[in-house]
Amino acid sequence: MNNQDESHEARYQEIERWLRDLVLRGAPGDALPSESDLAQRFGVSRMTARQAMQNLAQEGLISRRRGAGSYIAQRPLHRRESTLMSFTDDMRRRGVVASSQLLDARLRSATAGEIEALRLPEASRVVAISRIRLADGVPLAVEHVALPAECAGVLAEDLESGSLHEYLHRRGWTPALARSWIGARVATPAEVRMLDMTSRGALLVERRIIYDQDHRPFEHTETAYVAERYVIDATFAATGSGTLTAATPT
Amino acid sequence: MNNQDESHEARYQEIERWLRDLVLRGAPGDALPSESDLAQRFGVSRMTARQAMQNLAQEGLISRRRGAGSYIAQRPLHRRESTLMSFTDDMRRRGVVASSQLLDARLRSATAGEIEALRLPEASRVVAISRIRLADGVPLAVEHVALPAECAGVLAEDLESGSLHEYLHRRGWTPALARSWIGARVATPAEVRMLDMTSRGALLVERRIIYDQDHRPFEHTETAYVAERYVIDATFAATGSGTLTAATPT
DNA sequence: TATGTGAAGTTGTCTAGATATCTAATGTGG
DNA sequence: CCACATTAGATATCTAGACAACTTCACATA
Repeated sequence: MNNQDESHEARYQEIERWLRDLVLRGAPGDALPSESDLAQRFGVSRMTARQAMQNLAQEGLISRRRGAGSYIAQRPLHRRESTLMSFTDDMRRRGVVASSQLLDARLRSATAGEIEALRLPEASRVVAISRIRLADGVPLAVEHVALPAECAGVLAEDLESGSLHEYLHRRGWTPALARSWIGARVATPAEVRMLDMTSRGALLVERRIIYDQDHRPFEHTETAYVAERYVIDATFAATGSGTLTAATPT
Repeated sequence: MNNQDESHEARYQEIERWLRDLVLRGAPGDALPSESDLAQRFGVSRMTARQAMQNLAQEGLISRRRGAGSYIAQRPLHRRESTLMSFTDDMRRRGVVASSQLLDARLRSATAGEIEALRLPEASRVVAISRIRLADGVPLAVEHVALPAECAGVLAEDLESGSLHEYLHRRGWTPALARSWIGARVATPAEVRMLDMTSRGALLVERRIIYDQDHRPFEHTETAYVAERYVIDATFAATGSGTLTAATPT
């Protein structure tokens, strides 16, 4: 009836923590207690124990098979590390020195796409920054960033060697979520020249919108990577729910 | 959870479908029925209605705020993030009909890349399948699949309209994890012809290795999408819901 | 030996409630 | 007009069950 102790933590969260520890200590494939087991052990109803397990399955930490039981996932995914990375962080992580070559940085009218992406009023102005991105001195991509006009202060910053995201973070804009679209196109002659390409090769284009904690967009970026010099690496769990029996008819 | 058994759909799935339609027709920010509303409307208990909403919230389609209600998400997100999806599922989610045109299907010697990807002994043979993938009848991509020779039985299957993954699942190969590399290149003249392109445009190339529960690779696929007709969506939480990193080819 | 049957155990789905906690809107007093 | 208390309504958590669907394994049978 009561049960909402002085403790601020929900019962299922307590069970979750307990299971996390079990996963950490155990080996992939090890069997976990059943829902009924957990319910009895913690003195809760099965539905409560179930919620704990489902949350972990959601995270990919455990795998559940109807009729068979719940097991430690083969490759427990630890979702702590941020996957949203700035170019500078990206390069640093790979042991490459990132630098930039500023092409343009000014306040200008927003394009229709930027207005929609950043949810700005009609005919707004944005801070537009265009840079060539280099890795160990080799041109890797051309990047076009658009920020709300409030960020105009960034124009006074060093955009060739400094990190744009570090400045934004200092100003209170912290990335919480990003949406990306990844596509490709053939380089224009101007891009071939800027990026030191040998011919009109392919560009890997990433269009990205970054949101803050309140789900407000504050950065729109289009980065066109030289495909021969850059590959995106992605690892996907089979199912978001962690249930390995999910249907994948092809 | 997701069984192909269309005869019996769970109640919460029915509610989910109904809500999906609502989201599709409504505008971002629009309020959705409350859990109690739904429960009454569909004649189910509140917990069942709740499950439907939670699933959609998980997908990022709706946003729920305790005390306030549930709303259509600002940007209904399409779930490609951190989810391994078959071509057919992918297309269905995008609302188009998927089909295939078989180019080749036979047993042949594995390439060096396939031997490494599938961890095969030297000079192994693989089942190689090449198909044109169509969306609503329009060529979208050319796909080259390589499977271990044990899967030779798949050659007897209907690869134009049948389900490769369904067959593999029956044979005990269930996808648990996938690694992808996403790059780009310019189409060859042969590809321009096969894919009904107007010129030598860009292709978005995804190379993918699928692993089973025991982390053994069992499928190597290279899919080259016509960039003008296909874009990859990705959403990343800063808390980390999927891993997407980039690498420069050496 | 091979096969099939059945029981036990597990997760999936669902019920019909309950209390707790939070949000947003309303109303009231200064 | 503003600040604060109230309140209706929403989600969050939880209960104590139920039956269905599925997996596994022991056991009996051909």
